[in-house]
Amino acid sequence: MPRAAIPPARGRRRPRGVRASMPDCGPCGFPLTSTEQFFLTKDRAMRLTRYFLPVLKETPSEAKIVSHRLMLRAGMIKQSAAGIYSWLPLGFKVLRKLENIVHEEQQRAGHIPMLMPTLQSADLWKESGRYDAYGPEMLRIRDRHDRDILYGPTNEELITDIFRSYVGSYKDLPKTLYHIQWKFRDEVRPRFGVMRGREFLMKDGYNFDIDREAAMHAYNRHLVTYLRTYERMGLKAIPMRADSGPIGGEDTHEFLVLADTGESEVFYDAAITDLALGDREVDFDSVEQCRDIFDEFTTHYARTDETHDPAVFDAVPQERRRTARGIEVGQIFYFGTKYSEAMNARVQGPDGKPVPVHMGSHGIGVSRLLGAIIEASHDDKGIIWPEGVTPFHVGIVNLKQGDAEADAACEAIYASVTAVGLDALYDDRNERAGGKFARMDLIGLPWRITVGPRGLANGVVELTNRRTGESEELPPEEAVKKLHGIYTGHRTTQHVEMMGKRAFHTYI
RNA sequence: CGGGCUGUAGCGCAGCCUGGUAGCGCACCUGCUUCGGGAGCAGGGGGUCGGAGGUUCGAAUCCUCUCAGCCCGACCA
Repeated sequence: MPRAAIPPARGRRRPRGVRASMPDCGPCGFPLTSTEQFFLTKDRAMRLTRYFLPVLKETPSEAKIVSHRLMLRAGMIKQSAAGIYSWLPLGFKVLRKLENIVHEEQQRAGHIPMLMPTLQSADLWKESGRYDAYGPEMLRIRDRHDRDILYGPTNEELITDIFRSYVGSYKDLPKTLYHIQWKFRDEVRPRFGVMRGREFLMKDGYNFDIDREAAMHAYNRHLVTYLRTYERMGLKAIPMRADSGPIGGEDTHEFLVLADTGESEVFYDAAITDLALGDREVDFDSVEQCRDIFDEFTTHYARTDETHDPAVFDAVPQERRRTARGIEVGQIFYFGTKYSEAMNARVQGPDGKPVPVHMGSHGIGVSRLLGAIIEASHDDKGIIWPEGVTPFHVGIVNLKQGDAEADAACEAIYASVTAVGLDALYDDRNERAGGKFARMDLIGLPWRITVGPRGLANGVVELTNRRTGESEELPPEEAVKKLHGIYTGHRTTQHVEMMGKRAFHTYI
């Protein structure tokens, strides 16, 4: 198998403190986790004869909604217990892609990645008062010493404890810490596959600020990062005023993806769906700019059924009023001093007096996003991945496996696609064309290169768009070039130095 | 947590009422033919019927208990 030759990224700056020998992610320049290194040092492109892609022709009877059905059929997940899933290679690949987008967009805004455990001591939850308040959704476990522990449904207590252990001065603010970790909520009735599992992967972030005004900047900043994140995933997610629920708090917005199978009824002004961030430069340190974007995206009426106000909605011009269903894929909260008071997380202000920090928390349902993306992007043949999240950038279909010319052409295309830094899935099985097409359509790769003796006789292969079904015949090298161009826009993350103007050091 | 339902081969299902040690389609393996949208023929492998107990000469089928999963509702990212 040819090694992936990843061309060196041009014109980017290596972050300070990162040695030349340290592997980085190329386009964005960040040091990589071991998992990310693994993905880059191994071939990410794949031959189907060597892959593990257990697709199903028939739908398992338990799957009721389209994303669940397609994820099972495309061999992405396997249920292990109610609401708990194994992520098979294809599903895992997409999950990692989503995670990476979330990481990039959080770090772009100066938010700091870390990792907290899945299991937590009940003590902290007793301190905040939520051990009793949370109810049976929290999975409670007892260890061999009869100590109460729990599988974390969220991390406010843990992060507040970490913060109060090390931070004592207003000079160390603001800070936003986040992690992407598995959570567990013991839903009475898990359903819809990963859309409402009991175990789920979630990005949750927590901001610590000196006062309400500073915390509101963090709130707005998160809204901007979330908009960017969803946009990169090919989603139109609308921020909607929402209820704060068990997290508690004063301000909160949910982000909803419009889909017929959504769990919430939503009401909005159609003007909001025209809004996009696009290529806009955003200075995340700019209070004004973040607030302007916040205003831009939250001024139009957009609410879930929980906060819907028919009187206000009626003020929207009739022709722009929309009622639809939506899938919640994220939520941001400002909750002030709720946890810092309960858990005594204070810093000294300039006047030497201790004040409780103002906090907010911000979540993105990473695993649930797979379901949401599929709900929003599929047809009767299968999934249609947006370019930004697709598990492989292109599928190569060899129509006549064993034909010397077709085999050689496919190998050459496979190698050159890989050489420009894209992942190809090459269907090199000795199967009939129909079966290969059906499988490619099912797993939803946005582009397909079809190679057969008929086209090769004229020196061309076929490049097909999964979404539109449109095909064009091109010489193989032109097809690869075109693909490279298509994906350039999805691979141009620029490095932004984390918390450029501030540093935080402590010694214990 | 209330109401309804289902567990038989990897997936989809039949058999259960009227007990006699398991069947179909897809998938899988072999061979031949086929080969640009899930091919055809022939041959073949795989399950002891969610689990435990009971009734019976005999249980996938009847009875009891139990586990798991699904659907509707309430709840929820």
